[in-house]
Amino acid sequence: MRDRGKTDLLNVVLPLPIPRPLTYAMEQGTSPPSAGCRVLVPVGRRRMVGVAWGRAEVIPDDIDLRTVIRVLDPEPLLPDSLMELLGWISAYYFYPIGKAVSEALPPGLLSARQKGIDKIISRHRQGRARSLHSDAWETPRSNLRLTRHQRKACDLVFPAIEQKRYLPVLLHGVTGSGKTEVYLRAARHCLDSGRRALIMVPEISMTAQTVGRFTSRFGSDVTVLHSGLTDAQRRDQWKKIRMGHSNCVVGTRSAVFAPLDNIGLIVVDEEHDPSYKQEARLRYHARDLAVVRARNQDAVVILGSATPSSSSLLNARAGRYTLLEMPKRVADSSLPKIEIVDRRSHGRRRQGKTETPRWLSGELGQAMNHTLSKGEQVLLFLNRRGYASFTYCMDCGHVFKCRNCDVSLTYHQTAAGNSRKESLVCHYCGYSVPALPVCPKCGGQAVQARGYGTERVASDLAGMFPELSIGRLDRDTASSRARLESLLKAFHSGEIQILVGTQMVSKGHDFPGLTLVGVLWADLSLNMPEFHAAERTFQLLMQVAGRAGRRDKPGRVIIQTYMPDHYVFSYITSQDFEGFYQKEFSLRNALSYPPYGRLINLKFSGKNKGKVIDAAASASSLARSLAKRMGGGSVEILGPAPAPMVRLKNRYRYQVLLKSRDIKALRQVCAGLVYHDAEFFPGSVRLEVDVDPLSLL
DNA sequence: AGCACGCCGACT
DNA sequence: GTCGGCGTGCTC
Repeated sequence: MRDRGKTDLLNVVLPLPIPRPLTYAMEQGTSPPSAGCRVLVPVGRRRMVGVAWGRAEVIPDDIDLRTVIRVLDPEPLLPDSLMELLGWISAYYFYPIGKAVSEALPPGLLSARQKGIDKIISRHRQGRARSLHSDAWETPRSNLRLTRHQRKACDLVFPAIEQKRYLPVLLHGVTGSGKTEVYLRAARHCLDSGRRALIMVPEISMTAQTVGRFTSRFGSDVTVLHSGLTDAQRRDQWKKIRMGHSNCVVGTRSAVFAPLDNIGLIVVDEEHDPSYKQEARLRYHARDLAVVRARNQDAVVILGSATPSSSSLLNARAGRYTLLEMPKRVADSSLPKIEIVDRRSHGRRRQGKTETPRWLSGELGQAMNHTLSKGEQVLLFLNRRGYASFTYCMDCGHVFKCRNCDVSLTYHQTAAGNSRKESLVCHYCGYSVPALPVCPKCGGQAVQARGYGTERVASDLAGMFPELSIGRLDRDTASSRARLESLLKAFHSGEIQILVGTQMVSKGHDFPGLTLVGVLWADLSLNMPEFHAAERTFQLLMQVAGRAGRRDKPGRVIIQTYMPDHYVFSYITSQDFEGFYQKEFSLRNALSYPPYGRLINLKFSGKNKGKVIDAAASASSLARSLAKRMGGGSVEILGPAPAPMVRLKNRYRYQVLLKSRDIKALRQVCAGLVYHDAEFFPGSVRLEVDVDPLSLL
């Protein structure tokens, strides 16, 4: 029997930027809900929906204990596995637990609007968990013969799933080696073993084929979480998964928060892809979280890639992951020929008016003519959108810059939609103004647009090849899924002869008629402010090269650069994966960069420049004294330094980078700063912590 | 995140 | 005099 005089205490996590749960009393005589149930509680002058996080033993000092108004879920909305993951995330990423919870849940589930809550509860009550095997016998099974390597992968993974063993696998498989079939078999085996599967892909629209194979093989047992869902649909899908009506989830990085319990398998396809890293708010890496979740759940996690990330590769070499190699089948091993074109002018003056545009070398131009004359297709890769990357006045020198950011505006001829509007657009905040031929400063008419992007290239191509059909694939043209798919289809069928695009063209899709790939300006990714810029470039180049010449036709890849002596190119031309990573590892090791050392980037921002600088400066001096005390000098503090783009969205940005090979010391220094932030800088300056940053922008 | 409190500028 | 700008601080 319950002690009548006593009230139970409940810790409640609220979607607020505070580090800990708040403690509430239960109404006398009512028992506290299970952890994971939502509760309605008073907070200050308002009511909020929070998540019960467990019972509290003691009442914190100096507070007026308040009482839970209502318990909103009869059963936990969040499964244990997700609660455990969120707790880990909060500690690892130095992120308030309540904000982490609201990042993980679909929008609306923590809204205090009465109506929304009732609706969810009533639906929730109707649900009844179904057997995992419900659909298993109705869905088609594949009869394809497996290759030796696929068989080996299955033989490794299947027993681990059955025995509920944590098994991290790095599946290094060249494009076309049949990784997806391994994922499918593993998922089938997982479901048949009565456990559930989570499949992660970098972008749904770019991996339509992979996703399609899952939906066709698993039927109604699969739930696809894609970006096109409305909030209501997202909640429905979430509920469907939570209620056990779907046992296989396919989705992008946020799918790592799928409310699955009893997970037996997690697949991270294209594990090296940077879109797994969220670069706002909670800066998590979904691939890393997948591994953590698999470890917590004693599950198998397969990280698949043709160009694995250096961190996964090192984990495999250190024995923390099992490495499985899947070389391409000998039958269609027609490696493309890769050539580098030096774009430096070596002091030579550009000839006056020429026929060839700036972005095109003679070598690539000739190769294009040759390829097109044979009726084959050309893909051009340029990692920059727009028509021209900056615009200035030749009379007074005025450069057109964003009013909110410290960047020049990009000139676009065709803004969103089909309209022929000319505009100047900020690629960082979206600010846009109509492009006028008059300088706003001096009134002169000598406004010039310089620097090229995909839009300019497509426009030049249309002039050069009036008889051909040119396609452009970038964020501006692939605004909707339908437009993207019709573009890809048109290129696949040969309706389009030349396709020019950004990174988007490097992913997925096999184009049978494509035999020439041109990389117009490889330096763009090579010169990013990232410690892994070379690795990223290598991966991108390998991927675009993989688009050229499959089947029976030999392919050719031409890479234009101003840095032909950079080591990445010598390994790319020989397609020497091993050699490149060996070189890359030795450089990273020498500088204590990841994956040998670890980084934490402290990003300070605010509207008042002076206050931001002061905050960053006092943080770095505090960090230095903490580092002396804790790491014995093993933690390096770099900065404060202005961020590569000092002002974005009207906020000044300065950063302090912490680097160390000693993770524990590194985290201690960071904790010392984060947990005492209020003591050394004002609230108008915001501190964002980026643990394991990829980009230092 | 809200929401209130409080401390300085331009108004009926 | 006070209306309101937003910088600052708190929420069990």
